[in-house]
Amino acid sequence: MGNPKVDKDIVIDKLMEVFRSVGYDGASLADLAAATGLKKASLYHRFPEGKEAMAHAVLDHVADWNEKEVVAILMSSKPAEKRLNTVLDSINDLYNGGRLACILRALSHGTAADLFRNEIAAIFQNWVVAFAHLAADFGHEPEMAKRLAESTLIRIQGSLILAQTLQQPNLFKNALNDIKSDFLKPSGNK
Amino acid sequence: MGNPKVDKDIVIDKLMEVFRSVGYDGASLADLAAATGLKKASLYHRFPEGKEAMAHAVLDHVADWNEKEVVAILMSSKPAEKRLNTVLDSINDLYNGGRLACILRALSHGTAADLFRNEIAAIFQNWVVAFAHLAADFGHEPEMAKRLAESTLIRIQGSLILAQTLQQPNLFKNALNDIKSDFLKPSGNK
DNA sequence: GTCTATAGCTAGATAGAC
DNA sequence: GTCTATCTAGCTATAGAC
Repeated sequence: MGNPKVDKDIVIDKLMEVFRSVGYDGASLADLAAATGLKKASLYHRFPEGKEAMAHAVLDHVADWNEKEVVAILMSSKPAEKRLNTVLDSINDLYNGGRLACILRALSHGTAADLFRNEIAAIFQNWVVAFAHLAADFGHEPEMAKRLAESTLIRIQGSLILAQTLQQPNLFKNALNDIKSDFLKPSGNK
Repeated sequence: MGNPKVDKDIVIDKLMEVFRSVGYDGASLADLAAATGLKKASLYHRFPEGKEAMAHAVLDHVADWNEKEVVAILMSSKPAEKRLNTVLDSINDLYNGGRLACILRALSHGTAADLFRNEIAAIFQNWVVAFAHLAADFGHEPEMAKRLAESTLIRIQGSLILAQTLQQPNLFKNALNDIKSDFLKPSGNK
């Protein structure tokens, strides 16, 4: 296939940056071209289906990251507490300590909502399954483990919104700590 | 001022519907005109500053609703538990049991992020103050009361995202229940 | 595979009749 | 205060040279 991956990952990374900061509808082809350093026509050469395909490529990349950095770790055989800490650290890095928006949320609105809902839902569901698995290893009952996993995603998404709107990144850090203590707690409440 | 409020509230309500379902960047003047039943030129007659002014009007309306239905109730002298239940019911209605997106979040992204951040942040902060007041009345220490109030907003925002993406409104209902038990709990954890 | 140039359209916003 | 008609700028997308 010639030399197909020269800087493909960099391009996807730059596309992601734009989508995540201004959303799908807010991202113009001119923005995307400027961010990648490519001209519009070159972007269309790589993504013949246009902007929609660019967002799909970004989501595929996110799904891969998710499998490697979250699901695989949470499902591994290391000690439960170590798994939790490793993943929460990754998540903290991913969002730069609460300063960066979530790409999944950015692609959940406006025109994008209908286009990408299924892909995004699949990623969320993988997180829930993986975190529920971890919660079970911490000794939580199945039903409670699932609630705890859902609550984890809820806290991450909600705290990112507040952290960015109020420009208080600590709200995100606090949420990560709350998540940790929820998992460590003996069970019986959420 | 003649007859200035013929259907002004209805217009604002329709504008809000559009912004909340497709976001600020996703909402075209054509969409807004169609939803209100007015032509574009008529919208500009009412909002000479254009789309931005329409969103500001919507936010003002939201701020008013917030003062009446949330802040005033939470600050009243009724029993704490009754105040909590009343407000959570209002919030549940507002979002139609988790089926509707939050207008504040819809206006927090893309181009809109910079335009409306201060107004939205002010509304969030009012919620935090009011819920912290309630938490104090439930016997929580000041520091914990504030954390609990922040956690309340986080749970609402986060659960709305998940509820809509996964199309499971129950995730929102569960979050409201979790909020309730957090307030009722003796304190010591969040 | 990248570029310049441009087509075709829709966006936000106005002019001016009624 | 509402309308039809229209302007200009920006949008997504394509053609075709290199």
